[in-house]
Amino acid sequence: MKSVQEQMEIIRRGAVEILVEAELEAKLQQSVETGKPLTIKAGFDPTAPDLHFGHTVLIQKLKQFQDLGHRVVFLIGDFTGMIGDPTGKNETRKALTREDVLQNAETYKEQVFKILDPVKTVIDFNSRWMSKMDAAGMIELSARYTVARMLERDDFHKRYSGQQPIAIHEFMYPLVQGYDSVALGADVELGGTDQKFNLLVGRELQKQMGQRPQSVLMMPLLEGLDGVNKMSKSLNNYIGITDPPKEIYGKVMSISDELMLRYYELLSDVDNVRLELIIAGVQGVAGGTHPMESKKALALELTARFHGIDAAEVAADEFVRQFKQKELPDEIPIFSIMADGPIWICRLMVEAGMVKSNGEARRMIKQGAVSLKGEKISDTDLEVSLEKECIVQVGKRRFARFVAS
RNA sequence: GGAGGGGUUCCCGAGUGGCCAAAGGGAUCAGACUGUAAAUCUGACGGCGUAGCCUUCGGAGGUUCGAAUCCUCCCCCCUCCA
Repeated sequence: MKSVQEQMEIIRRGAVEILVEAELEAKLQQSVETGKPLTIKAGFDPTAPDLHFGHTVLIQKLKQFQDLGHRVVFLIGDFTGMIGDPTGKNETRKALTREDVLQNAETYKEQVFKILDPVKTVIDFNSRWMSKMDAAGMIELSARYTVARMLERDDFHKRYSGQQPIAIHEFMYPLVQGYDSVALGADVELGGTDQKFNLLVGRELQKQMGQRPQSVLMMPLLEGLDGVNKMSKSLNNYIGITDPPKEIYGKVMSISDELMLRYYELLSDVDNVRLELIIAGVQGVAGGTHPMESKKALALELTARFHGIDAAEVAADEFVRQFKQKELPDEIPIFSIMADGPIWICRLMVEAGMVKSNGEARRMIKQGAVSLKGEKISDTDLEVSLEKECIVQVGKRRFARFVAS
């Protein structure tokens, strides 16, 4: 087992805040001395998981704890899911059936076990203890926290002072999440920065029920491909963990150097020593790793994580051929065109969906972005005869192969 | 219920009767440069087989030779007061 200092160094990487660091160190110290691992908890929504890299930041941190020899509990909040975390969006969340929950749990496992060790990970459901709690238990639990403190939570506070309704049951969400920590005897709970309040309720409840309060570790929201906004589906700046290998590899290669460092910090298994070399490389310090090599390594690592090393290497080769040596990629979409004579080049491009309109096609040609059979073209009125197949390229990454039919 | 301010092309945002397919910025795309990036520079950015025509400025009508701009009604958003 690693020393407390070594462990802390790994744990601190990428974390926004740790409450309270000294406490956590003491726990680690004890763990080192007794050889008893700490229990690390992280809660997840039971709604249909369609994870992108942003979600894996937390899972990656769990992985680090796991590698350090601690006990990771992946808690699916199927009971809390019935409440719905009060976001103030006044959307009533529909209750999930037992089947839904189990099926989502399966999908979680499938995706999450690409990172976590399936053998070492404990998957639990908070309905296991919550569904057994009776009304008296609920009342007892709610007696542990005051309305005033509840209203400290930012969104509750805003809604209250803004005269927006807050249903009583919404107060149960933080309480139940906190109680989960009691039920699990959690030593550490991980969460996003937006979870701070809920995580702290866990500490409070544990303290009141005679447990040593959990340490709380908050991870940041991952920036999306644009490097500015948080990664999200709706902004279309995400890398999905079910994206095909080429896609993942290409997307990682397209990020800026700065963002690359962030992704290294939060997503990669690369250790802190190598990370320093990579940072040095980006800063242009002698002896650092060349940024391009670093980026390739990251793209390979992350692609391999979800598709295996073989598929990742194929994606890497393809990438080099297409962009560095400017060769054609292996797979080019093929379009068969009914043709009884020459066809206008712009029409071909539109047909293949390479451009949105004839006008755009003309523009691309004028800008020298279009090549036909490897030759740049400049004539917007060009007629192409499809006697043999011909390949059209627009810009760097749009290809189409046309065949007469 | 009362008073006021708005809705413009993907987004923000200028535009108060012709010079408006509509400034400027962002995003995007392309070209150059490079390390595949970033930054920078250049260009494009409603549609049409395109020096002309067609469709767009919340919606529907109207005034006018001519409307994003003026009038009428309607829809939606925001602010202040009660």
